[in-house]
Amino acid sequence: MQALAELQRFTPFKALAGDSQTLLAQGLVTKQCGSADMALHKGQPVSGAYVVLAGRLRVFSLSPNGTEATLYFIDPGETCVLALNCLFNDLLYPAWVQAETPSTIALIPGAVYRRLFEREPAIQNLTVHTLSTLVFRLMSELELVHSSHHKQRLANFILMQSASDGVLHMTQQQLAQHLGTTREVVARLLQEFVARGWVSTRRGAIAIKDLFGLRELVSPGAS
Amino acid sequence: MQALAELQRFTPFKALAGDSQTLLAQGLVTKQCGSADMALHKGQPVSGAYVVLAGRLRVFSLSPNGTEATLYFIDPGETCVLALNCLFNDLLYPAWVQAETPSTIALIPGAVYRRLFEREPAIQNLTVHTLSTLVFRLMSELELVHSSHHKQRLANFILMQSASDGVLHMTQQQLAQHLGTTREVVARLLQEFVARGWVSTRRGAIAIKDLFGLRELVSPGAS
DNA sequence: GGGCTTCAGTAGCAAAAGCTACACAGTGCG
DNA sequence: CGCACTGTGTAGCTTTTGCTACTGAAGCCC
Repeated sequence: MQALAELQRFTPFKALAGDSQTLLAQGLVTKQCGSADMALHKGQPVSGAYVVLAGRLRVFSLSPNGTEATLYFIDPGETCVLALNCLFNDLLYPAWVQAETPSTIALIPGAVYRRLFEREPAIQNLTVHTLSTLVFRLMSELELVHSSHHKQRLANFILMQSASDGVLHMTQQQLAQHLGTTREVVARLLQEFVARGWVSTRRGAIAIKDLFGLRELVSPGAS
Repeated sequence: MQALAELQRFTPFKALAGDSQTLLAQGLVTKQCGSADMALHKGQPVSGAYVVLAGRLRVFSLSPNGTEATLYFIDPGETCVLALNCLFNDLLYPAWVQAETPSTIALIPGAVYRRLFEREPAIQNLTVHTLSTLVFRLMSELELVHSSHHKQRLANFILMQSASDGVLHMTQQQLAQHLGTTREVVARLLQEFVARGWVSTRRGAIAIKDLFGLRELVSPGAS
């Protein structure tokens, strides 16, 4: 099957025993998401484990007043841990998931995943490791949120998310949404960054000019 | 052994196979913490899994500018998940842990815990479940932080942490630390709550007078 | 009771963030 | 070219939060 072959490009699924492979193949479904499609809604019951095969998903929370904030991204080969979480605890999904770019997602039904978990050490490790990673990301995010101003968070976001050429292709509106703030705040802060010669802005993108200036702002003294 | 007996009061450790019991008994260490003692420092390497036997631990993060914020609490029978997390990923501990009340902690060495994890389904489930719970708590906390003002967070904290008689025994300074803000802000907000007849304040404690008023503030319209 | 420490209540000011509003630049299209 | 649409740069104002400082009240020890 096509989907199974795709899935087996990624480590933990390569090493499964023969009958586990069959089990996996039986229930596997793939799902295509166009850019900006919602993959999962908040409050939706979770039917299985999600593994991203291609593209990129964005997990974010949406507050009553309309501001959203990105929690983290899921890249190919990674699984959506929140879904795992819900799977093992019978919870409703606690956030929103949207495709950043057109994406392909493999969906392993809950029952199948649980059986795999019982018998395959590789899946056990994958599960624990994935959960751990998420915990770590959330901790970092949480620490970041209440230990720093928007100024620092913006600098950090630019540093972390810019492509290897130091350019971040994103409108200020999107940037504001990722940080859970408004466009004006982003514009004001960027204006200051530009004045200091740290970045340059143009329509739809931001280019880093002084990496160390930004770094110094994010973690002062850590040179 | 005393410590083992203590540990076995809690579910997953009751159901272990005989040889697992022996394994567990070999490496088990207990640790006493007085009130406000630090159980774990940030950046400290983690030597094993922590299970709280008695008392209560507080996990919090500390930002460069000195403000701290409570991430969550660990009650008897629960394990410190962050420690588990570090254990499986060889990470340094990412936060601080302090005893809220005098506490007893059982420490299961890393190697022992990993072997238990491999062979005991009960421990596997415990691990996954504990991690999941933490993920959920962190998600909620993160959502709360950036979707609501201090006013709402304070109301929420009072509702969640007050004893069954509706009284929260805590100074305003401590309250401010839990929320990652300052005493003045807490005092100002409480003043407003008092004016609306929602709570009454006295030295070292806050008493809830109008549960529904507070609830309405936390989640408007949810009656 | 007197003196000390801790906690609570207030005030005033400065910084940060959010909201509304508008002018202008860039892009695409007929 | 003119037009519409989207993204950016500003401005002014309000609310929230943070910081400094002082006063008074509650509890504790001698």
